Amino acid sequence: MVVRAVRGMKDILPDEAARWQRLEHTFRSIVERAGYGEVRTPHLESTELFVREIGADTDVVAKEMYSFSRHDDELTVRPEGTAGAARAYVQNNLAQLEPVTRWYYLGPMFRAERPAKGRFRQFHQAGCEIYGDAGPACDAELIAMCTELVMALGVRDFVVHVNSIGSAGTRARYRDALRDYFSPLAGSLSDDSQRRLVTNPLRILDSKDPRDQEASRGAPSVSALLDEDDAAHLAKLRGYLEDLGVPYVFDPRLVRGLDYYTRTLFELKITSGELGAQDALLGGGRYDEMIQHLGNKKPVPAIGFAMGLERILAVTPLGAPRAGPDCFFAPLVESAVGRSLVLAKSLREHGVSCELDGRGQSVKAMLRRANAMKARLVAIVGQEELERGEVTVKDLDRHEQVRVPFADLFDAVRARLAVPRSSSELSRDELRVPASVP
RNA sequence: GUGGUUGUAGCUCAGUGGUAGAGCACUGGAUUGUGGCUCCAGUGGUCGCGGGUUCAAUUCCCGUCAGCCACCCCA
Repeated sequence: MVVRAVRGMKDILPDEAARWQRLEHTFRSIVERAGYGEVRTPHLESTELFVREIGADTDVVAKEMYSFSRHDDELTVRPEGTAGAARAYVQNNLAQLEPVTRWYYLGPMFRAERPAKGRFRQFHQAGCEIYGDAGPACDAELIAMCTELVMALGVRDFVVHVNSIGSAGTRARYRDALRDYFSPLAGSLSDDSQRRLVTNPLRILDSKDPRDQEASRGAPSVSALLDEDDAAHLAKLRGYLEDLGVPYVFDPRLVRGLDYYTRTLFELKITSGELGAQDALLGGGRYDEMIQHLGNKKPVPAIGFAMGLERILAVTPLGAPRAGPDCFFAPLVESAVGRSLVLAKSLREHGVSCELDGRGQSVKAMLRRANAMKARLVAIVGQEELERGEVTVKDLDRHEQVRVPFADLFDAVRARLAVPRSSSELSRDELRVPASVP
């Protein structure tokens, strides 16, 4: 093997792609039902977009972006979806067209991190954004929809963490407060956190190092520093979540790695341990200042989330390998191949999925293959059938076969397909898919 | 980026300083045109790659690449 896929990126073969399709279909149907329309933005953006909106000091921008120069352009393959969608919102003047915009997106993202369990260099996110509604009702609605999504995908062991980080002013005050609190304790912090004390003291709260956790015990809570409006927003959000019956924990230590967040932050974490250290299935928050920061004439509040599809697929029972064809054509002699091609084409035009093996194998080999690919029926055309203008239709589930004239093939196939498979033929995976999955 | 760990058949893995094996999968046969079970046989490997030690390296040593895991951070 001379050329391999690059590190941290992988091929998704058809059986696995079938699981992706089900996941994507479930996601689309749930978010479209809630009023979101799909937006497709370029995978390549100006490097400046991410540097300005995500923040030059964040890990994502400082060390994880795939960036390059092309002539006079500085370009970056998108590491996340929110910045590009917001850029598209501003560039296309959406604020002038409608008061509230609900978008969703789905696709690959790229970060040059060291791969680990649940972490890849090309990974996929599906996310939603709401522009133009500053109220806590849409925060609650969005969070509720996130739980609905993962429930529909069969995930049960999760907990929703919610926090508020306040507006930009609050965050600055909180940062100072944390510096004041941790500075005298600096000697007992981990090396990483001593560095964080300078760069981003909020992150110390989130550290897994026991020394940092011990030191964080008495740290000031952001709640005390929230201004009146921030606090009211949070209180209303919590009230709505209770009205909706969405279980969540208020987690004042929840911090997210992107600079653009304001007020509401949330994260949905898996609790089963299946994802190792990468327990965040989905994360999001409000970013009320980004749209104006991008140059929009007027400020537009916004909120959104992104879900990691690889991580969902790692914990969802969504099994369902690719279905086999309705009818497998087995021409037994070369002179029957042409006729089989014509019959198969005709069945397909009537909506019957067909596969044809023209390699000239033995009947046994063809039946074995039809069985292995879980075909329901086999249409056999051998010398005898050809001479009489007939085709043998064998039902692999019921061990029965009939011989019919060419012209009657569709009726015979339709009649057979109308009879359900015997229940023992249903795969366990299909039975495990939750009822809410389409 | 740091640390740990593993690379032998398509997959899961044995194994030995004297150039390799099992199970599953695949192909064929037992059944002159009938699958799933069973039995038999066969195809398939530069033992990740490069260098070193040695009469001889898949085995020992070094490097490198890749996978996995943890840290940092995140989906």
